[in-house]
Formats: sequence, structure tokens, C-alpha cells
Amino acid sequence: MPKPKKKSGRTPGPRGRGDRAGIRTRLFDFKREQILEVAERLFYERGFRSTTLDAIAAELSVTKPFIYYHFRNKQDILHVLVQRTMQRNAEVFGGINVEQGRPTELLHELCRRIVFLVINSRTSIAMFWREQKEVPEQEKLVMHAAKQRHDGQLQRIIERGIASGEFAVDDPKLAVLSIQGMINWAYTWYRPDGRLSPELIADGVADLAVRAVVAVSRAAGARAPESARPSAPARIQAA
Amino acid sequence: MPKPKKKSGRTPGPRGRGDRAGIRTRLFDFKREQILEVAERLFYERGFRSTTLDAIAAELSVTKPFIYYHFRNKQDILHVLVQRTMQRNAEVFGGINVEQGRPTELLHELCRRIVFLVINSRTSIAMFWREQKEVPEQEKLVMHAAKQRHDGQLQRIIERGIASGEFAVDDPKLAVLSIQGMINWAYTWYRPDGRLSPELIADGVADLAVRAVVAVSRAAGARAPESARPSAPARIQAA
DNA sequence: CCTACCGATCGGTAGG
DNA sequence: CCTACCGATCGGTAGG
Repeated sequence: MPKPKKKSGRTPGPRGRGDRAGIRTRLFDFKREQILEVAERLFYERGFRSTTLDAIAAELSVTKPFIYYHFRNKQDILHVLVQRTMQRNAEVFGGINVEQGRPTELLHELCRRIVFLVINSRTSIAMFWREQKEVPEQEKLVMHAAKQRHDGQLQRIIERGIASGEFAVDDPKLAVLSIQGMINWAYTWYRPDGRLSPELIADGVADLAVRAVVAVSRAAGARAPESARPSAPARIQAA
Repeated sequence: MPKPKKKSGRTPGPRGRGDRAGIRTRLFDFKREQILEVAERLFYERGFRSTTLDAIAAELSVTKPFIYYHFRNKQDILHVLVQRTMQRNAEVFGGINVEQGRPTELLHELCRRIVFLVINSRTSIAMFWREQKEVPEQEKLVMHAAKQRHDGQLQRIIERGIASGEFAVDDPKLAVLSIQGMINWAYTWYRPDGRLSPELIADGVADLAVRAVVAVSRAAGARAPESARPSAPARIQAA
């Protein structure tokens, strides 16, 4: 039987004990997923406060109590969505070892991956930044800590690059914030039917980020080395 | 006599005919201004939807009808604040002639000014970006058009720089969006009690923006020329 | 008779 | 999981 006192926003839904997911648990998770998808879209389009649970229910052709069966309340839905966005971000930053490899390639690759994430998860990312005020203070502290860790990783790359002579930066912290801005801002302007493909955008923004901090006297020049750039050809989307 | 059928969000308040502001008109405008200040702060802190007119009234120790006497409704207050933010932005972009001067200095100076605006008007700017969904469709079109004009000015500078050999950019449009991101993102992280002064931040971000697009072979190097940088010493704020 | 408001309450809708 | 509701609170406006 599903609904074993689901705690706050448990993302994968309740799992009885250690047993593999039963049909009912999988069904429960599937329904949760449907709700989350619709909620994310509506929160993105209308904002958290302006989105009624009835609107979410209507989109799914269910009733409001159906939603309350799968989530504790409206905040809980936002909580799960925010946790997910943080999780995806943490995966990107966790997938890079900032202590290994040349800073130039490291920075380019990390930027490229974050831009990709921002573009592909733009609704989540936009929600994440817009609805910070709806998040309880405690969770905000966790979010802030994660942000600090990620900024720290970027800063470490930049400082390694300064030490190696690849980069020349007045203020590493300011450079980190500026690069984060360059990257994150993409959620405000990216359109799937736009001129450039996600690959080209990710690569282009990463180039600009590297150029902003790279030392000009280096033989590598201001452009990211070819090795750090994917071999994808100039793929242009329609329109 | 004030209140001559005030139309929508007339910023300066009603002026009878061509006569200079009377005491009552000035009083009316002053009250409007007080309401706008409180509303902007609360909209910034709590969001538009979560801010009740009663909360705004309470902060001013007045009643809700007092607000309704000075504004048509809640949306009208947001409308005036958004118009103001657009106005300030337009003034910065309007204060630069993109056809005159070296692109490197032009870009640095324009970026510097926008960062300054973003920092000094961060509550308005944050509201502007967060509450887009609360703005009626028609006004959104006007906002989009203004944004396009401003992006166009930045793009023009970059294209002039490419033509002169000062800049080397793969995709001018992508560079514009990235630079806008670098600059606008400051509203998410700037703190008045932070480590760097607004002057140092504006200058630092402008440096990074220029470096991202400047051609490396130029004698000017990746740094903005000294002439484009204010003579303000390294002024560091407390803490 | 107008101005500049206030106390009280309306219709409608939110989360639960 | 639905039908049928509630306690509260919202933006906006009546009369005086």
C-alpha cells in the first residue's frame, strides 16, 4: 500500500522497506511525477502564488484532493522541484575535479556543462531563482551553502589558472560571479526555436567566459584550446 | 486641485494644466512617492502577489483607501514601478552614442554604467525581472521592444569593434546576451555591506565584459584602456 | 458642495 | 482518491 507516511518531499516516492518497487509504488511515483511536471510548468508560467492547485488538478483532469494525496501541500511540491534543481546542479559541479587538468580546459568544460543544464532545465532554473522568497528560511540556508560550494569550485579553477599563468584576473570572486551571471542568464533568453543550438550556445558562452579571464600573453590566446571544444559541427537550428 | 482624473500610472502625479505645481499637487505627488517606495521594497521582499495592500498601508500608517485614492489598483502601482525602471534603463542607454568613439572604451563605459544602475536600483531591477508575468501582455511588448533596442546598441558597438579590429567575436548576438547576463546578474548577489564598492564592481565587471570580446592581438591587450577606467582609487568598503 | 480620506464590509477565491 | 465543504484572507469599494 502506498502512502507510508511520506516525509516532506521525498523525491522518488515512498519505498516500503528495502524491497524493490512494487507496481503500486511505481504507480504512485508515476502520478507524483505527472503532478510535478504540470506544477513546474505552471509555476514557471504563472508563478508559485498565482498557480492554484485547482489549476494543476484541472490540467491533469483530477481533483485537488488527488494532489493532496501525493503531496503534503503546495509548498511541498515546490520543495521537491527546488531539491531536484539543486540536485542536477550538484551533479554537474560534482562531475568535475577542479584539481586535475589544465584550468583553461576545466573552466571551459564546466561552463559548457552548466550552460547546457541551464538551457535544458530552464523552467526549473527560472523557478529556482524567481521563487526563492517562497522557500522556507532553513532550506534557503542549504541552497546558499550549495551555491557557495559551487562558486568555490569555480574560484579554485580560476586561482589555479592564475598560479599557472594561464589566467590573469584582478578579483577571482568577482570573476566567478560574473561568469555565473553570463551562464545563468541564459534561462531568461534561451528559446528552443531560436537561432542557435544548445551545443553552439553552451560552447559560445564557455568561450566568452574563458576569454574574460585568460591571460593575453599566453600562446593559447584568448580562445579556448580546440581540445576543450566539442567536435560538433556548426549545427544551426531552424529559424 | 489634485486628482484631475489621473490616467493609469502617471509618474509625476497630476499637474492641473500648464501651471507650476501647487502645494496640493506637490503633496499628492509626495504621498504617491511614499507609497511607491514602500511598495517597491515589499514587492522586492515578498513578491507582488504576496504583498497585500494592507501591508503597504500598514507600513505607512494609513488605510487601504488612502492607497486607492492615489493609485487605481495594485497593478497600477507595479505598472508605475516597472515604467520607472525602464525609464532609468533607457536613460543609461540613451546617454551613449554608439557611433562615436572607440568601441573598446564605449563598451567599457556602457557596461560600467549599466552595472552601476543594476547595483543602485537592484530592488527595482529584481522586481522588473521577477514580476514579468504580472505585467499585462501589451506592456510586455513595450518592454521587449526596449530590451531589443538596448541589445541592438550593444551589438552595434561590438560590430563596430569587429570592423575596427579591436574585437574578435564569433557571434555578436550571443556576446551581447552573455554580457547582459554578466551585468544584470549583479542584482542577485550585490550586497551594500559587501567586500567591494559599487565603483570597483562596476569597473571590474566592465573589464571582464571587454576582455570577453576583445581581440588578443591588439596592442591594447585584453584590459580596458586606462582612459576608460575611472580614476577612483581602490576603494574598499567595510566588511 | 467639494476635498480628502476612514471604518467597515463586499464578492470572490485561496489552501486545506 | 472524490464530494462537499471550512476558516481565512485577498483586492477592491460601498456609504458617510
